Amino acid sequence: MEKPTLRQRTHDCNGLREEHIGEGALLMGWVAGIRDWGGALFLDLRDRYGITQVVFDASRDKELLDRVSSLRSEDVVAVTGAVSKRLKANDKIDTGAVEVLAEDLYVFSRSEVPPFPVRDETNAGTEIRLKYRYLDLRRPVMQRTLVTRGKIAHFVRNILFDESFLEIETPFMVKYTPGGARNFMVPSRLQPGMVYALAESPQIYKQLLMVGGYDRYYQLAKCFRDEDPRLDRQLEFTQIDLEMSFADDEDVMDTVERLFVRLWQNLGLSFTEATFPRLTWQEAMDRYGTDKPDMRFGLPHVILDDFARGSGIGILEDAVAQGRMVKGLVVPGRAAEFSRKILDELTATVRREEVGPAKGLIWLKVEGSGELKGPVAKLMSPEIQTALCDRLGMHDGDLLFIIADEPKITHKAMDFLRRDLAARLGLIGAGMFAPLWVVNFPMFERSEEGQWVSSHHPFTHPSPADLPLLNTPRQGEVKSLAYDLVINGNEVGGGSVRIHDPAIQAQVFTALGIGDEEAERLFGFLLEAFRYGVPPHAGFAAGLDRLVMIVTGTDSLRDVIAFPKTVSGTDAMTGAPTAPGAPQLKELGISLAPPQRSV
RNA sequence: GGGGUGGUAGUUAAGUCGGUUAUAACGCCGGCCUGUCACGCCGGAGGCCGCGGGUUCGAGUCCCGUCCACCCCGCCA
Repeated sequence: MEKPTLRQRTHDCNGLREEHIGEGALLMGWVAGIRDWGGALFLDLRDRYGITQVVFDASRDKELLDRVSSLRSEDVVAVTGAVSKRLKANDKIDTGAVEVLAEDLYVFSRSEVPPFPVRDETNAGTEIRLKYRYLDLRRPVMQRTLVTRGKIAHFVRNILFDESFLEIETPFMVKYTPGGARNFMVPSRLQPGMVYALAESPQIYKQLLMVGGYDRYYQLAKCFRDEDPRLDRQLEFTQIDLEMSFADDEDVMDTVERLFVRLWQNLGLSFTEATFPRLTWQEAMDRYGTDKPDMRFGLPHVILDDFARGSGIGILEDAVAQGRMVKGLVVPGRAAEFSRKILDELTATVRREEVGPAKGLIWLKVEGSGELKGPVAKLMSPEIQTALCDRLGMHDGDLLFIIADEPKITHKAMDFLRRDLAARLGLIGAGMFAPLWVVNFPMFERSEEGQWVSSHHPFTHPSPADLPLLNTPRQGEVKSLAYDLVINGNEVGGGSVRIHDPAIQAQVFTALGIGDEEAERLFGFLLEAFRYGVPPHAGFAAGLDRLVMIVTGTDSLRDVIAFPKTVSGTDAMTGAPTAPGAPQLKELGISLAPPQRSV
């Protein structure tokens, strides 16, 4: 047959159904598999839409059967034939009721033997998958993920367009500013010895767009941060970035909430709550030990400092006396499922470096009406035992865990314990999406050197009620008009009201130890812009990659990005980064340290 | 920057106390087979055991170094 083109293709590989029986079809795709029976041969033809079975029959065309028997996996072919009802349907594929009785075949290209099978069930390691990424991307599960990613991007654009947002691109190559994430640098040829930074976010540009009068801006913005990659972090990632003028925190949260509810609807999903619940940062820390709690299950923490004080348990009384924090967590009704072995395992877990490390884990089982069992129970009088049960509303069969440690460690270890227990007890239902706004974040935190630094960024508006505390000894108590959106324990995005009053901005810079001169040098252009009529504004940015992870239930960020980098920042397929040659360096006016590895 | 796990056939893994020809599954190649769909059956090929050094009569195995991948802490969203 002559080389066919797309115009002649009648269906994709998921297009044929019983209604097409008797019609002719011309399909194109990859050979996903061949089952050769000698007298007959079954060929699975695959494209990104699905799989269709093509049958070659010796009794119909022996010459064609001979030709097709030379085909191998991943060859690219076109096939013509008659759509026919299968003798026995295959309900695993959408086209399983029909097959194509082949009449002719055209081979577009041949494939070498692939290094791993192009199937969902591959157990190929990360390295080989990234090296042959184009084959990995051909796997249906990867294609489904990227299709979902494409849909999300499309829906977000549609929804924001409907809400009068305008998509505007901002530069990748920007002015280098210290602080926050480490920047990638791009040497300038035209300005020898000078560098651009790759934008870690469009933050300043989107605020300048507000000054420019574009009162509702958004962008699916690529961001670059030179920090160590993780399972859920890459050097390059994409943000759904937006900013609104004349808007306060409630306006932004309303808008973002509508965006997410509509996005979920478009994806055929739904949230556990019609309106997104809110917690203050302090409530989140007290009840869950983290600023991004997973709300798909309960098991809240209870602060037990007051109980610890008179508990009769020496280690708890000492802990409180030394300013440590005592937290409890009740597992209702399922104490019997926790053997001594499991409890010992949990104790070992909270002692691990990356979990706490907590000094220990106290557990108490409730038996009967208010009687406690456990290693420290005998230290508590019956009255205190009953009081504790009453206080926590515990009954027969409940299990209580207690950790007493430095506040930071108590929070961290109890957060881990809560999530571990939820998984252990099977409390997390499939297909659940539990949203949460966390609000009222601290404005500042202490750096390692003891300096005050912004929790969010220096343009975040302090809570108006806390303004008098700026540049006072109580500065650490200042909260900000910042908000984070959390879904299933993942920080999906965050934003804040921005400062548009130069006087407040000056106070915040002072609070951060940034002098007038330094502020002028770093952000002078922004401060100048604000002198020409700046609307009050506020915004939000969501991590698109993480959003796709949550929606598709993927556990690695690499699996929602077409061409991700390895954990050491290399591209396994292209070999980037590479060492430049001397002529390139000379042109750029820079010199480099010798590479630490061969390239 | 720190800690951990791993690297053996194309892929995924096993390999005991240091000992003869390094094993399996899938894939690949050849043969048989007309209703399979992870087809089946028979046969076969395929190895710098990551790399470099060391210990030893002898190293996939023990030691040192190094590179790569992955996971975690720091950092960061």
